[in-house]
Amino acid sequence: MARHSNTPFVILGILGIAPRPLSGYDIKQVIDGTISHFWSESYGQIYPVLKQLTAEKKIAAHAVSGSERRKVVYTITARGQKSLGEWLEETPELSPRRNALTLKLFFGSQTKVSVSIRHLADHCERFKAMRAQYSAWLKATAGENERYTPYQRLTLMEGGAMCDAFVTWAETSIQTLEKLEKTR
Amino acid sequence: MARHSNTPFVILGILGIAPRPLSGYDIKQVIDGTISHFWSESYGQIYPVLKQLTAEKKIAAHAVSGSERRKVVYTITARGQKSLGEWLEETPELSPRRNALTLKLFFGSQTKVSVSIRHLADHCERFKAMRAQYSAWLKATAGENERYTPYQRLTLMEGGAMCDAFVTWAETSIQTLEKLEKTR
DNA sequence: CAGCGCATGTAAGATGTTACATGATTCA
DNA sequence: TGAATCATGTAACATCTTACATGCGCTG
Repeated sequence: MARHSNTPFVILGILGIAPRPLSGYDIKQVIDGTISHFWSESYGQIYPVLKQLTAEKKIAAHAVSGSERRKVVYTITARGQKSLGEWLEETPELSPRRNALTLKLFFGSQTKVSVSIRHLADHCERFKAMRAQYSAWLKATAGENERYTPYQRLTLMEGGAMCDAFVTWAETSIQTLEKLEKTR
Repeated sequence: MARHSNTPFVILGILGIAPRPLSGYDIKQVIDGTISHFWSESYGQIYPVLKQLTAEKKIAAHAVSGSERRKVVYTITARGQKSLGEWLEETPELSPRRNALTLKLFFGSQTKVSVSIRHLADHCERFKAMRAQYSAWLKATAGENERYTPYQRLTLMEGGAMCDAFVTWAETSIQTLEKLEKTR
């Protein structure tokens, strides 16, 4: 949980834009529902980090009282906003790519051509489905500038653009490999 | 080092296409020089896995004798080729995207617009440089079908296509944010 | 009353990087 | 002879996922 982990800042960022205090469970829901296309966190990360951020006074815990189930919700503090602001200013690292499809494709000469074609076609279908999802999200959030900031829409566009580029490349690659298969 | 790690197969794959036996050091060189754009491994991974693969008889160790420094080189065995073949046939997983730039951009409403623009411009430059590198590699490997398989060239094209798409998206996004900045 | 969603949490293990230790050889 | 490169390895640490344990409240 040292210098490198982005988990604390994901939590601070989500609490910063949330219209109401959120529980650990809520935060996980937001991550899975809204930013899952470029980020993920598990409960095994979230709950310990919530405790840590509370100890650092970057978030404040509020026990939900009344007849409800045991539940704690969190809000971001001024100190937390400062910490988040500093992190946002730091130049983000180039995300290391570790791509299982590309890896297998690279070693394609050591298996049948049809295997590589199958992997490409399979990934292609999945990226087309993802593309459709991005388009649907973009359509759904159009004009709703209060709930969805322009920044959030930019990340959706990035996802869409990457899907498109991948699909184009994959389809071309399949054709290249089909020609290769015939010349054998 | 269980079911999920791809490290053993990276090593098997590299030994499978290498024209000569390779040492752990050599393997690291190949990874850093040839597949670093979509995969990385550290010595802390490589040396233990080499021992493990030797124990499983998927690779064979050969002590380099003579007046040379202490050095062991490895070759892939029939068992190793079988293992690699099985892995290559398995459908690769969709690589999880964990993108620090997109993450910061998503929270852009919590900092100055200029900060997001700076991050985008910075990344844009880096991707342009990477694009130039891919183009140079593609030019250098053109026609050399013996040393560079068509598969290896496809992975370079993927890298180039992704860079292009990123740069296009980033430049558009910068313009969007500059307009946003003016209307404030 | 069964099952699902809400809610919190931990332990174990997988995976990986970084830093360090060690020493040979090569070349300027 | 000093620096760079070749070469092997490990210990410590950081990060993250998975599986499990627990239990409430609502709904069919």
